[in-house]
Amino acid sequence: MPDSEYRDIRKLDLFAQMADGNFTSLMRGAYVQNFPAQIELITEGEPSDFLHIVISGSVDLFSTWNGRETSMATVRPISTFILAATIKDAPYLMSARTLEKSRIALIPSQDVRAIFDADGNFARAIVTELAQCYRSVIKAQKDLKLRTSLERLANYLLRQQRHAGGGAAFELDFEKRRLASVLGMTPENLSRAFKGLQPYGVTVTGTRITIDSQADLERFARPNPLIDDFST
Amino acid sequence: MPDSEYRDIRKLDLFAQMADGNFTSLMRGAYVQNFPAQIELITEGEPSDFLHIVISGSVDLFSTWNGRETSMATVRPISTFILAATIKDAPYLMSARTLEKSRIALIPSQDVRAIFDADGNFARAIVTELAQCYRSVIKAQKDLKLRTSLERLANYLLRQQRHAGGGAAFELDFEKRRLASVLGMTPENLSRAFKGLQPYGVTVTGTRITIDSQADLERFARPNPLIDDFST
DNA sequence: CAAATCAATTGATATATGTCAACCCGTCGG
DNA sequence: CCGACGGGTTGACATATATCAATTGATTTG
Repeated sequence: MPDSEYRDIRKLDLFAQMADGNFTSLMRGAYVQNFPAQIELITEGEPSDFLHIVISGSVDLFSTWNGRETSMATVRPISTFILAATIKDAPYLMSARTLEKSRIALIPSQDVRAIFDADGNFARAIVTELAQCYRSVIKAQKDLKLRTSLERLANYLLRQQRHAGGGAAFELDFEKRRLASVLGMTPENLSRAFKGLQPYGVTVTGTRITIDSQADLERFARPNPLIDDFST
Repeated sequence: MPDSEYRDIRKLDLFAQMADGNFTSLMRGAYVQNFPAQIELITEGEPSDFLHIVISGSVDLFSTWNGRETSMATVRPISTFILAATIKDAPYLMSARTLEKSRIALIPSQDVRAIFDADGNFARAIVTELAQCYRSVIKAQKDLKLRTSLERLANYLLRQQRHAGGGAAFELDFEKRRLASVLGMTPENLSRAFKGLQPYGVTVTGTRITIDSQADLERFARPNPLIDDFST
Protein backbone atom coordinates (compact mmCIF):
# COMPACT_ATOMS: atom_id res chain seq x y z
CA MET A 1 0.00 0.00 0.00
CA PRO A 2 1.40 3.44 -0.94
CA ASP A 3 2.35 5.68 1.97
CA SER A 4 -0.22 8.33 1.02
CA GLU A 5 -3.05 5.81 1.25
CA TYR A 6 -1.73 4.49 4.53
CA ARG A 7 -1.79 8.00 5.94
CA ASP A 8 -5.26 8.71 4.54
CA ILE A 9 -6.66 5.65 6.25
CA ARG A 10 -4.88 6.53 9.47
CA LYS A 11 -6.63 9.89 9.38
CA LEU A 12 -10.11 8.35 9.38
CA ASP A 13 -11.99 9.04 12.61
CA LEU A 14 -12.13 5.31 13.12
CA PHE A 15 -8.34 4.91 13.26
CA ALA A 16 -7.02 8.34 14.19
CA GLN A 17 -6.81 7.83 17.95
CA MET A 18 -5.63 4.25 18.22
CA ALA A 19 -2.16 3.19 19.30
CA ASP A 20 0.51 3.18 16.57
CA GLY A 21 1.38 -0.45 17.06
CA ASN A 22 -2.22 -1.54 16.79
CA PHE A 23 -2.79 0.42 13.62
CA THR A 24 0.34 -1.01 12.10
CA SER A 25 -0.65 -4.54 12.93
CA LEU A 26 -4.13 -3.97 11.51
CA MET A 27 -2.59 -2.74 8.29
CA ARG A 28 -0.11 -5.58 8.12
CA GLY A 29 -2.92 -8.07 7.66
CA ALA A 30 -4.78 -5.82 5.23
CA TYR A 31 -4.52 -5.86 1.52
CA VAL A 32 -5.59 -3.42 -1.13
CA GLN A 33 -7.05 -4.27 -4.46
CA ASN A 34 -8.37 -2.53 -7.57
CA PHE A 35 -11.74 -3.63 -8.84
CA PRO A 36 -13.44 -2.82 -12.13
CA ALA A 37 -16.97 -1.39 -12.20
CA GLN A 38 -19.98 -3.56 -11.43
CA ILE A 39 -18.14 -6.16 -9.41
CA GLU A 40 -20.03 -7.71 -6.52
CA LEU A 41 -17.67 -7.38 -3.60
CA ILE A 42 -19.80 -9.05 -0.97
CA THR A 43 -23.12 -10.86 -0.95
CA GLU A 44 -25.69 -10.58 1.81
CA GLY A 45 -25.87 -13.64 4.01
CA GLU A 46 -22.18 -14.45 3.73
CA PRO A 47 -19.92 -14.39 6.78
CA SER A 48 -18.23 -11.05 7.31
CA ASP A 49 -14.59 -11.90 6.74
CA PHE A 50 -13.34 -8.41 6.01
CA LEU A 51 -13.91 -4.83 6.98
CA HIS A 52 -13.87 -2.86 3.73
CA ILE A 53 -12.51 0.62 3.14
CA VAL A 54 -13.22 2.51 -0.07
CA ILE A 55 -10.06 4.37 -1.06
CA SER A 56 -11.25 5.57 -4.45
CA GLY A 57 -14.26 5.00 -6.66
CA SER A 58 -17.64 4.25 -5.12
CA VAL A 59 -19.64 1.31 -3.84
CA ASP A 60 -23.36 0.60 -3.81
CA LEU A 61 -24.86 -1.21 -0.84
CA PHE A 62 -28.04 -3.02 -1.85
CA SER A 63 -30.36 -5.76 -0.75
CA THR A 64 -32.58 -8.26 -2.46
CA TRP A 65 -35.62 -10.27 -1.49
CA ASN A 66 -37.95 -12.39 -3.50
CA GLY A 67 -36.59 -11.22 -6.82
CA ARG A 68 -36.70 -7.52 -5.91
CA GLU A 69 -33.70 -5.32 -5.28
CA THR A 70 -33.24 -1.99 -3.53
CA SER A 71 -30.32 0.31 -3.09
CA MET A 72 -29.66 1.08 0.57
CA ALA A 73 -26.70 3.47 0.47
CA THR A 74 -23.66 4.61 -1.47
CA VAL A 75 -20.20 4.56 0.04
CA ARG A 76 -17.68 7.12 -1.16
CA PRO A 77 -14.00 7.63 -0.30
CA ILE A 78 -12.66 7.52 2.23
CA SER A 79 -14.88 5.50 4.48
CA THR A 80 -15.55 2.03 5.71
CA PHE A 81 -18.55 -0.19 5.28
CA ILE A 82 -20.16 -3.18 6.99
CA LEU A 83 -18.52 -2.33 10.29
CA ALA A 84 -21.46 -3.70 12.30
CA ALA A 85 -21.30 -7.15 10.70
CA THR A 86 -17.55 -7.26 11.32
CA ILE A 87 -17.91 -6.41 14.97
CA LYS A 88 -20.76 -8.81 15.63
CA ASP A 89 -19.15 -11.55 13.54
CA ALA A 90 -22.54 -11.89 11.91
CA PRO A 91 -23.56 -12.34 8.25
CA TYR A 92 -23.71 -9.32 5.97
CA LEU A 93 -27.17 -7.82 5.76
CA MET A 94 -26.40 -6.06 2.51
CA SER A 95 -24.55 -6.83 -0.68
CA ALA A 96 -21.99 -4.45 -2.15
CA ARG A 97 -20.94 -3.77 -5.70
CA THR A 98 -18.55 -1.28 -7.23
CA LEU A 99 -20.25 1.47 -9.19
CA GLU A 100 -17.08 2.38 -11.01
CA LYS A 101 -13.43 1.37 -11.04
CA SER A 102 -12.58 1.34 -7.33
CA ARG A 103 -9.72 0.78 -4.97
CA ILE A 104 -10.68 -1.09 -1.83
CA ALA A 105 -8.74 -2.01 1.30
CA LEU A 106 -9.71 -5.21 3.07
CA ILE A 107 -8.93 -5.78 6.74
CA PRO A 108 -9.56 -9.26 8.14
CA SER A 109 -12.50 -9.04 10.52
CA GLN A 110 -10.84 -11.14 13.18
CA ASP A 111 -7.96 -8.66 13.33
CA VAL A 112 -10.46 -5.82 13.78
CA ARG A 113 -12.18 -7.69 16.60
CA ALA A 114 -8.87 -8.55 18.26
CA ILE A 115 -7.59 -4.97 18.24
CA PHE A 116 -11.03 -3.76 19.28
CA ASP A 117 -10.68 -5.91 22.41
CA ALA A 118 -7.21 -4.59 23.10
CA ASP A 119 -7.39 -0.90 22.22
CA GLY A 120 -9.82 1.26 24.16
CA ASN A 121 -9.42 4.23 21.86
CA PHE A 122 -10.25 2.07 18.88
CA ALA A 123 -13.30 0.70 20.68
CA ARG A 124 -14.47 4.21 21.45
CA ALA A 125 -13.97 5.31 17.86
CA ILE A 126 -16.05 2.36 16.72
CA VAL A 127 -18.82 3.38 19.10
CA THR A 128 -18.93 6.86 17.62
CA GLU A 129 -18.90 5.49 14.10
CA LEU A 130 -21.70 3.01 14.81
CA ALA A 131 -23.80 5.60 16.59
CA GLN A 132 -23.44 7.80 13.52
CA CYS A 133 -24.44 4.94 11.21
CA TYR A 134 -27.40 4.08 13.40
CA ARG A 135 -28.68 7.61 13.38
CA SER A 136 -28.29 7.84 9.62
CA VAL A 137 -30.46 4.79 9.10
CA ILE A 138 -33.09 6.11 11.51
CA LYS A 139 -33.20 9.30 9.47
CA ALA A 140 -33.56 7.31 6.28
CA GLN A 141 -36.41 5.39 7.83
CA LYS A 142 -38.20 8.54 8.89
CA ASP A 143 -37.74 9.86 5.36
CA LEU A 144 -39.35 6.71 3.98
CA LYS A 145 -42.23 6.45 6.40
CA LEU A 146 -43.20 10.09 6.77
CA ARG A 147 -42.80 11.43 3.25
CA THR A 148 -44.27 10.79 -0.17
CA SER A 149 -41.91 10.04 -3.02
CA LEU A 150 -42.24 13.61 -4.31
CA GLU A 151 -41.27 14.99 -0.91
CA ARG A 152 -38.35 12.59 -0.66
CA LEU A 153 -37.06 13.73 -4.03
CA ALA A 154 -37.48 17.40 -3.15
CA ASN A 155 -35.54 16.97 0.08
CA TYR A 156 -32.92 14.85 -1.62
CA LEU A 157 -32.32 17.64 -4.12
CA LEU A 158 -31.95 20.18 -1.32
CA ARG A 159 -29.45 17.95 0.49
CA GLN A 160 -27.53 17.34 -2.70
CA GLN A 161 -27.53 21.04 -3.47
CA ARG A 162 -26.07 21.84 -0.09
CA HIS A 163 -23.54 19.06 -0.46
CA ALA A 164 -22.50 20.52 -3.82
CA GLY A 165 -21.86 23.93 -2.31
CA GLY A 166 -25.26 25.54 -2.23
CA GLY A 167 -25.43 27.02 -5.73
CA ALA A 168 -28.66 27.07 -7.71
CA ALA A 169 -27.30 24.54 -10.23
CA PHE A 170 -25.55 21.26 -9.48
CA GLU A 171 -25.04 17.73 -10.76
CA LEU A 172 -26.69 14.54 -9.61
CA ASP A 173 -23.93 12.32 -8.37
CA PHE A 174 -25.33 9.09 -9.69
CA GLU A 175 -27.56 7.74 -12.41
CA LYS A 176 -31.28 8.22 -12.12
CA ARG A 177 -32.24 4.58 -11.98
CA ARG A 178 -30.16 4.18 -8.86
CA LEU A 179 -31.42 7.39 -7.37
CA ALA A 180 -34.91 6.00 -7.88
CA SER A 181 -33.98 2.86 -5.99
CA VAL A 182 -32.37 4.82 -3.16
CA LEU A 183 -35.50 6.95 -2.86
CA GLY A 184 -37.70 3.86 -2.89
CA MET A 185 -39.45 4.31 -6.21
CA THR A 186 -39.31 3.12 -9.80
CA PRO A 187 -37.29 4.93 -12.49
CA GLU A 188 -40.54 5.78 -14.30
CA ASN A 189 -41.90 7.39 -11.20
CA LEU A 190 -38.73 9.36 -10.61
CA SER A 191 -39.06 10.77 -14.09
CA ARG A 192 -42.59 11.90 -13.29
CA ALA A 193 -41.53 13.19 -9.89
CA PHE A 194 -39.02 15.52 -11.55
CA LYS A 195 -41.86 16.89 -13.63
CA GLY A 196 -43.94 17.19 -10.50
CA LEU A 197 -41.31 19.51 -9.05
CA GLN A 198 -41.32 21.86 -12.04
CA PRO A 199 -44.05 24.02 -10.44
CA TYR A 200 -41.62 24.58 -7.56
CA GLY A 201 -38.90 25.81 -9.84
CA VAL A 202 -36.87 22.67 -10.46
CA THR A 203 -35.52 22.10 -13.95
CA VAL A 204 -33.62 19.04 -15.07
CA THR A 205 -31.29 18.69 -18.04
CA GLY A 206 -29.65 15.30 -18.05
CA THR A 207 -27.86 15.04 -14.72
CA ARG A 208 -27.88 18.79 -14.18
CA ILE A 209 -30.41 20.19 -11.73
CA THR A 210 -31.30 23.85 -11.42
CA ILE A 211 -33.31 25.21 -8.54
CA ASP A 212 -34.81 28.43 -9.84
CA SER A 213 -36.76 29.26 -6.76
CA GLN A 214 -35.11 28.09 -3.57
CA ALA A 215 -37.91 29.44 -1.38
CA ASP A 216 -40.67 27.67 -3.33
CA LEU A 217 -38.91 24.33 -3.23
CA GLU A 218 -38.15 24.61 0.47
CA ARG A 219 -41.71 25.59 1.22
CA PHE A 220 -42.83 22.41 -0.46
CA ALA A 221 -40.06 20.12 0.84
CA ARG A 222 -40.03 21.34 4.44
CA PRO A 223 -36.54 20.01 5.15
CA ASN A 224 -35.92 19.06 8.75
CA PRO A 225 -32.54 18.70 10.45
CA LEU A 226 -33.75 15.59 12.29
CA ILE A 227 -34.13 13.88 8.92
CA ASP A 228 -31.93 15.72 6.48
CA ASP A 229 -28.85 16.78 8.42
CA PHE A 230 -26.09 14.26 7.98
CA SER A 231 -23.83 15.88 10.53
CA THR A 232 -25.86 15.39 13.72
CA MET B 1 -34.14 1.67 43.75
CA PRO B 2 -35.04 -1.81 45.06
CA ASP B 3 -32.25 -4.36 45.10
CA SER B 4 -34.02 -6.65 42.64
CA GLU B 5 -34.20 -3.90 40.04
CA TYR B 6 -30.60 -2.97 40.62
CA ARG B 7 -29.59 -6.57 39.95
CA ASP B 8 -31.82 -6.82 36.87
CA ILE B 9 -30.21 -3.77 35.36
CA ARG B 10 -26.77 -5.06 36.22
CA LYS B 11 -27.57 -8.23 34.28
CA LEU B 12 -28.26 -6.35 31.03
CA ASP B 13 -25.64 -7.10 28.39
CA LEU B 14 -24.81 -3.42 28.41
CA PHE B 15 -23.75 -3.41 32.07
CA ALA B 16 -22.88 -7.01 32.89
CA GLN B 17 -19.14 -6.83 32.20
CA MET B 18 -18.27 -3.40 33.54
CA ALA B 19 -16.30 -2.78 36.73
CA ASP B 20 -18.30 -2.82 39.97
CA GLY B 21 -17.26 0.64 40.96
CA ASN B 22 -18.26 2.11 37.64
CA PHE B 23 -21.66 0.48 37.70
CA THR B 24 -22.26 1.71 41.21
CA SER B 25 -21.33 5.25 40.32
CA LEU B 26 -23.57 5.13 37.25
CA MET B 27 -26.47 4.03 39.41
CA ARG B 28 -25.76 6.61 42.07
CA GLY B 29 -26.61 9.39 39.66
CA ALA B 30 -29.62 7.54 38.28
CA TYR B 31 -33.15 7.85 39.42
CA VAL B 32 -36.19 5.73 38.87
CA GLN B 33 -39.68 6.97 38.31
CA ASN B 34 -43.16 5.61 37.67
CA PHE B 35 -45.08 7.11 34.80
CA PRO B 36 -48.74 6.73 33.88
CA ALA B 37 -49.78 5.66 30.39
CA GLN B 38 -49.52 8.05 27.45
CA ILE B 39 -46.88 10.30 28.94
CA GLU B 40 -44.40 11.80 26.53
CA LEU B 41 -41.02 11.00 28.06
CA ILE B 42 -38.85 12.67 25.47
CA THR B 43 -39.42 14.79 22.40
CA GLU B 44 -37.39 14.56 19.25
CA GLY B 45 -35.01 17.43 18.75
CA GLU B 46 -34.33 17.90 22.44
CA PRO B 47 -30.85 17.40 23.89
CA SER B 48 -30.27 13.88 25.17
CA ASP B 49 -29.88 14.40 28.86
CA PHE B 50 -30.63 10.87 30.02
CA LEU B 51 -30.18 7.30 28.95
CA HIS B 52 -33.49 5.59 29.61
CA ILE B 53 -34.08 2.06 30.81
CA VAL B 54 -37.54 0.49 30.77
CA ILE B 55 -37.93 -1.58 33.93
CA SER B 56 -41.60 -2.40 33.51
CA GLY B 57 -44.39 -1.36 31.17
CA SER B 58 -43.62 -0.42 27.57
CA VAL B 59 -42.58 2.59 25.56
CA ASP B 60 -43.35 3.65 22.01
CA LEU B 61 -40.65 5.36 19.96
CA PHE B 62 -42.20 7.53 17.29
CA SER B 63 -41.43 10.39 14.98
CA THR B 64 -43.37 13.20 13.43
CA TRP B 65 -42.95 15.41 10.41
CA ASN B 66 -45.25 17.90 8.79
CA GLY B 67 -48.24 16.85 10.84
CA ARG B 68 -47.74 13.13 10.23
CA GLU B 69 -46.63 10.62 12.82
CA THR B 70 -45.16 7.15 12.59
CA SER B 71 -44.25 4.54 15.15
CA MET B 72 -40.64 3.45 14.83
CA ALA B 73 -40.27 0.78 17.53
CA THR B 74 -41.55 -0.48 20.85
CA VAL B 75 -39.26 -0.87 23.85
CA ARG B 76 -40.08 -3.55 26.38
CA PRO B 77 -38.44 -4.49 29.68
CA ILE B 78 -35.69 -4.71 30.36
CA SER B 79 -33.84 -2.67 27.83
CA THR B 80 -32.46 0.77 27.15
CA PHE B 81 -33.34 3.29 24.52
CA ILE B 82 -31.77 6.29 22.77
CA LEU B 83 -28.28 5.02 23.49
CA ALA B 84 -26.92 6.51 20.26
CA ALA B 85 -28.09 10.04 21.07
CA THR B 86 -26.60 9.75 24.55
CA ILE B 87 -23.23 8.64 23.24
CA LYS B 88 -23.04 11.25 20.51
CA ASP B 89 -24.42 13.96 22.77
CA ALA B 90 -26.76 14.78 19.91
CA PRO B 91 -30.48 15.60 19.86
CA TYR B 92 -33.01 12.79 20.04
CA LEU B 93 -34.17 11.67 16.62
CA MET B 94 -37.32 10.08 18.04
CA SER B 95 -39.89 10.91 20.66
CA ALA B 96 -40.93 8.40 23.30
CA ARG B 97 -44.18 7.90 25.16
CA THR B 98 -45.35 5.32 27.65
CA LEU B 99 -47.92 2.89 26.26
CA GLU B 100 -49.02 1.81 29.72
CA LYS B 101 -48.07 2.49 33.31
CA SER B 102 -44.29 2.15 33.23
CA ARG B 103 -41.29 2.24 35.47
CA ILE B 104 -38.29 3.96 33.91
CA ALA B 105 -34.74 4.45 35.11
CA LEU B 106 -32.92 7.58 33.99
CA ILE B 107 -29.15 7.79 33.90
CA PRO B 108 -27.60 11.17 33.21
CA SER B 109 -26.01 11.07 29.76
CA GLN B 110 -22.84 12.79 30.89
CA ASP B 111 -22.28 10.01 33.45
CA VAL B 112 -22.69 7.42 30.72
CA ARG B 113 -20.19 9.22 28.52
CA ALA B 114 -17.73 9.62 31.38
CA ILE B 115 -17.80 5.96 32.35
CA PHE B 116 -17.72 5.01 28.69
CA ASP B 117 -14.38 6.85 28.44
CA ALA B 118 -13.03 5.14 31.52
CA ASP B 119 -14.29 1.57 31.30
CA GLY B 120 -13.19 -0.49 28.29
CA ASN B 121 -15.63 -3.30 29.01
CA PHE B 122 -18.49 -0.84 29.10
CA ALA B 123 -17.33 0.69 25.81
CA ARG B 124 -17.20 -2.74 24.20
CA ALA B 125 -20.67 -3.59 25.47
CA ILE B 126 -21.96 -0.36 23.98
CA VAL B 127 -20.41 -1.30 20.65
CA THR B 128 -22.19 -4.62 20.65
CA GLU B 129 -25.47 -2.99 21.60
CA LEU B 130 -25.18 -0.31 18.94
CA ALA B 131 -24.20 -2.81 16.27
CA GLN B 132 -27.30 -4.80 17.21
CA CYS B 133 -29.50 -1.70 17.00
CA TYR B 134 -28.00 -0.71 13.68
CA ARG B 135 -28.64 -4.10 12.18
CA SER B 136 -32.22 -4.08 13.46
CA VAL B 137 -32.93 -0.81 11.70
CA ILE B 138 -31.34 -2.05 8.49
CA LYS B 139 -33.64 -5.05 8.62
CA ALA B 140 -36.63 -2.81 9.20
CA GLN B 141 -35.61 -0.74 6.21
CA LYS B 142 -35.31 -3.79 3.99
CA ASP B 143 -38.75 -4.86 5.19
CA LEU B 144 -40.15 -1.47 4.21
CA LYS B 145 -38.46 -1.12 0.84
CA LEU B 146 -38.68 -4.66 -0.45
CA ARG B 147 -42.12 -5.77 0.69
CA THR B 148 -45.72 -4.73 0.15
CA SER B 149 -47.84 -4.01 3.19
CA LEU B 150 -49.51 -7.43 2.92
CA GLU B 151 -46.12 -9.13 2.92
CA ARG B 152 -44.97 -7.06 5.86
CA LEU B 153 -48.02 -8.06 7.85
CA ALA B 154 -47.61 -11.74 6.96
CA ASN B 155 -44.00 -11.73 8.08
CA TYR B 156 -44.82 -9.76 11.18
CA LEU B 157 -47.36 -12.41 12.15
CA LEU B 158 -44.80 -15.17 11.64
CA ARG B 159 -42.27 -13.33 13.78
CA GLN B 160 -44.83 -12.68 16.47
CA GLN B 161 -45.92 -16.30 16.38
CA ARG B 162 -42.37 -17.49 16.90
CA HIS B 163 -41.88 -14.96 19.65
CA ALA B 164 -45.02 -16.25 21.38
CA GLY B 165 -43.73 -19.81 21.37
CA GLY B 166 -44.60 -21.09 17.91
CA GLY B 167 -48.16 -22.27 18.50
CA ALA B 168 -50.85 -21.86 15.85
CA ALA B 169 -52.72 -19.30 17.99
CA PHE B 170 -51.28 -16.27 19.74
CA GLU B 171 -52.07 -12.73 20.81
CA LEU B 172 -51.04 -9.48 19.18
CA ASP B 173 -48.98 -7.61 21.72
CA PHE B 174 -50.29 -4.19 20.93
CA GLU B 175 -53.29 -2.43 19.55
CA LYS B 176 -53.94 -2.56 15.84
CA ARG B 177 -53.71 1.14 15.16
CA ARG B 178 -50.16 1.11 16.44
CA LEU B 179 -49.33 -2.07 14.61
CA ALA B 180 -50.51 -0.33 11.46
CA SER B 181 -48.17 2.57 12.14
CA VAL B 182 -45.25 0.26 12.85
CA LEU B 183 -45.88 -1.58 9.59
CA GLY B 184 -46.15 1.70 7.71
CA MET B 185 -49.82 1.69 6.81
CA THR B 186 -53.16 3.11 7.92
CA PRO B 187 -55.47 1.30 10.37
CA GLU B 188 -58.05 0.88 7.62
CA ASN B 189 -55.52 -0.78 5.42
CA LEU B 190 -54.36 -3.09 8.18
CA SER B 191 -57.94 -4.22 8.60
CA ARG B 192 -58.11 -5.07 4.91
CA ALA B 193 -54.70 -6.68 4.99
CA PHE B 194 -55.90 -9.12 7.66
CA LYS B 195 -58.72 -10.05 5.30
CA GLY B 196 -56.23 -10.37 2.51
CA LEU B 197 -54.41 -13.03 4.52
CA GLN B 198 -57.52 -15.15 5.05
CA PRO B 199 -56.83 -17.15 1.87
CA TYR B 200 -53.52 -18.13 3.47
CA GLY B 201 -55.19 -19.48 6.56
CA VAL B 202 -55.02 -16.50 8.91
CA THR B 203 -58.03 -15.82 11.11
CA VAL B 204 -58.38 -12.88 13.46
CA THR B 205 -60.67 -12.53 16.46
CA GLY B 206 -59.99 -9.31 18.28
CA THR B 207 -56.32 -9.46 19.24
CA ARG B 208 -56.14 -13.23 18.83
CA ILE B 209 -54.50 -14.56 15.66
CA THR B 210 -54.75 -18.13 14.44
CA ILE B 211 -52.57 -19.49 11.69
CA ASP B 212 -54.47 -22.45 10.32
CA SER B 213 -52.03 -23.32 7.61
CA GLN B 214 -48.46 -22.54 8.53
CA ALA B 215 -47.13 -23.78 5.18
CA ASP B 216 -49.49 -21.62 3.12
CA LEU B 217 -48.67 -18.49 5.06
CA GLU B 218 -44.94 -19.11 4.87
CA ARG B 219 -45.15 -19.79 1.16
CA PHE B 220 -46.75 -16.39 0.75
CA ALA B 221 -44.62 -14.49 3.27
CA ARG B 222 -41.24 -15.96 2.34
CA PRO B 223 -39.62 -15.04 5.65
CA ASN B 224 -35.90 -14.42 5.43
CA PRO B 225 -33.41 -14.52 8.31
CA LEU B 226 -31.62 -11.45 6.92
CA ILE B 227 -34.82 -9.45 7.50
CA ASP B 228 -36.84 -11.33 10.10
CA ASP B 229 -34.35 -12.83 12.53
CA PHE B 230 -33.87 -10.56 15.50
CA SER B 231 -31.03 -12.58 16.94
CA THR B 232 -28.38 -12.11 14.23
C1' DC C 1 -21.12 4.55 -40.62
C1' DA C 2 -24.70 1.33 -39.12
C1' DA C 3 -26.37 -1.68 -35.76
C1' DA C 4 -26.96 -2.60 -31.15
C1' DT C 5 -27.44 -1.18 -26.44
C1' DC C 6 -29.16 0.97 -22.65
C1' DA C 7 -30.81 4.73 -19.75
C1' DA C 8 -34.44 7.82 -19.74
C1' DT C 9 -38.87 9.17 -20.86
C1' DT C 10 -43.85 8.91 -21.98
C1' DG C 11 -48.55 7.15 -22.21
C1' DA C 12 -51.95 3.81 -20.96
C1' DT C 13 -53.40 1.04 -17.55
C1' DA C 14 -53.51 -1.74 -13.26
C1' DT C 15 -52.72 -2.14 -8.51
C1' DA C 16 -51.84 -0.47 -3.95
C1' DT C 17 -52.69 2.57 -0.55
C1' DG C 18 -54.81 6.57 1.64
C1' DT C 19 -58.92 9.38 2.84
C1' DC C 20 -63.45 10.23 4.30
C1' DA C 21 -67.73 9.01 6.18
C1' DA C 22 -70.61 5.86 8.33
C1' DC C 23 -71.33 2.27 11.36
C1' DC C 24 -70.54 -1.37 14.88
C1' DC C 25 -69.52 -2.71 19.34
C1' DG C 26 -67.24 -2.95 23.38
C1' DT C 27 -66.12 -0.05 27.77
C1' DC C 28 -66.79 3.36 31.12
C1' DG C 29 -68.93 6.76 33.91
C1' DG C 30 -72.98 9.12 35.36
C1' DC D 1 -79.66 1.67 32.37
C1' DC D 2 -78.19 5.06 29.19
C1' DG D 3 -75.20 7.70 26.52
C1' DA D 4 -70.61 9.14 25.28
C1' DC D 5 -66.48 7.66 23.68
C1' DG D 6 -62.93 5.25 21.21
C1' DG D 7 -61.07 1.50 18.62
C1' DG D 8 -62.04 -1.21 14.94
C1' DT D 9 -64.33 -2.19 10.61
C1' DT D 10 -66.51 -1.36 6.14
C1' DG D 11 -67.64 0.85 1.73
C1' DA D 12 -67.00 4.44 -1.68
C1' DC D 13 -63.85 7.03 -3.59
C1' DA D 14 -59.36 9.59 -4.54
C1' DT D 15 -54.61 9.48 -4.96
C1' DA D 16 -50.11 7.44 -5.33
C1' DT D 17 -47.36 4.25 -7.24
C1' DA D 18 -46.17 0.29 -10.13
C1' DT D 19 -46.32 -2.10 -14.45
C1' DC D 20 -46.16 -2.72 -19.31
C1' DA D 21 -45.22 -1.25 -23.81
C1' DA D 22 -43.34 1.87 -26.90
C1' DT D 23 -40.27 5.60 -28.12
C1' DT D 24 -36.39 8.66 -27.83
C1' DG D 25 -31.70 9.83 -27.60
C1' DA D 26 -27.18 9.12 -26.48
C1' DT D 27 -23.33 5.88 -26.48
C1' DT D 28 -20.97 1.90 -27.72
C1' DT D 29 -19.42 -1.53 -30.86
C1' DG D 30 -18.49 -4.10 -34.97
